[in-house]
Amino acid sequence: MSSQQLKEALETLKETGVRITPQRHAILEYLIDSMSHPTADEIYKALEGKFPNMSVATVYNNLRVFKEVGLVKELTYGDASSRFDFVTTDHYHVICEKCGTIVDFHYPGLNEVEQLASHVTGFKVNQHRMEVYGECPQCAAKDAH
Amino acid sequence: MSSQQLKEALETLKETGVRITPQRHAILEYLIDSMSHPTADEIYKALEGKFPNMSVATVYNNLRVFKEVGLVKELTYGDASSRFDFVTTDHYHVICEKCGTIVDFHYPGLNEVEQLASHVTGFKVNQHRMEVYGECPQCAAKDAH
DNA sequence: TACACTAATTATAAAGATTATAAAGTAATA
DNA sequence: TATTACTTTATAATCTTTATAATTAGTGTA
Repeated sequence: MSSQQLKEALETLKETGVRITPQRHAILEYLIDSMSHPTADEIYKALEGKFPNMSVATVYNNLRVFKEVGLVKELTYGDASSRFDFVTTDHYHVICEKCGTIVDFHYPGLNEVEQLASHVTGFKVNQHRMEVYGECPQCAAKDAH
Repeated sequence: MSSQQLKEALETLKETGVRITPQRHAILEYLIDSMSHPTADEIYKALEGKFPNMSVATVYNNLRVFKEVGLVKELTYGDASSRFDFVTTDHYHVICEKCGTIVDFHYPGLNEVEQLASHVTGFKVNQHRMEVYGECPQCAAKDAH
């Protein structure tokens, strides 16, 4: 099933006229298979074995390309590096403020909010971002000691 | 009315045991009066006249303190600097993907989503973040040429 | 399959934002 | 007013991300 996602992603690249290089293939594959939300540097390190000469710039460049094509979303927080998420179905993230763990959860999509925002501000709305913050069960357990 | 907000903010600091220094006073005042979403550097530059010796670190330190106390929210994007928003009533932001303009809009608050997230993931939920992205009327007009 | 064209990668440096550190200063409290 | 702990300042360091130029490699076409 993840190979199916990869296939579709590569198809998207072809359709958009974006060249498929081994590096791009590997980055996409890693994003899909890892099932996590890695930073650019984590991706870089994970692929060092396969591509000993790959540059960090390549990772950043390609993540930007993937973002432009809509295959990937960037999750930004204040302090640390951005994290990157392969776009599948509509889902949102809960983030632990203590340890940084990110967990996915599904929700119908907030079209209402987009519509209201558009109506009130006159913006042509494209997308939205929504995240929930709190404390994960593990950290909560630790706190209770 | 903004002086009322300032008064309450200072009260919050007192209650939390956070010292009220002239720099903190000025940063809060600027955040409230400017009615915008300034970066740390913008705040720093805006207060240069009043505090010629103030360090950028002071601005960052205090914004962190204000965040911890809940007076301020940090808005982060991938590339550029974070922006800081004085917390008032529940409102959200629409952000222009072309020029970066940020416009506020009000919406009831997404408690449902928080509850669902908490229920599904077992997290103890504290807050959420939600932003809408699109194109502002000005940029849309330019595009139409 | 080989060629040509264009885009992508690499290596490196640079920029920019944020944090760490240590010394000096200052608010709060008794 | 003296003390103590917290803040500020000044500076340097760190870390993430982007820019640049030269080299390399995809992709479509003959």
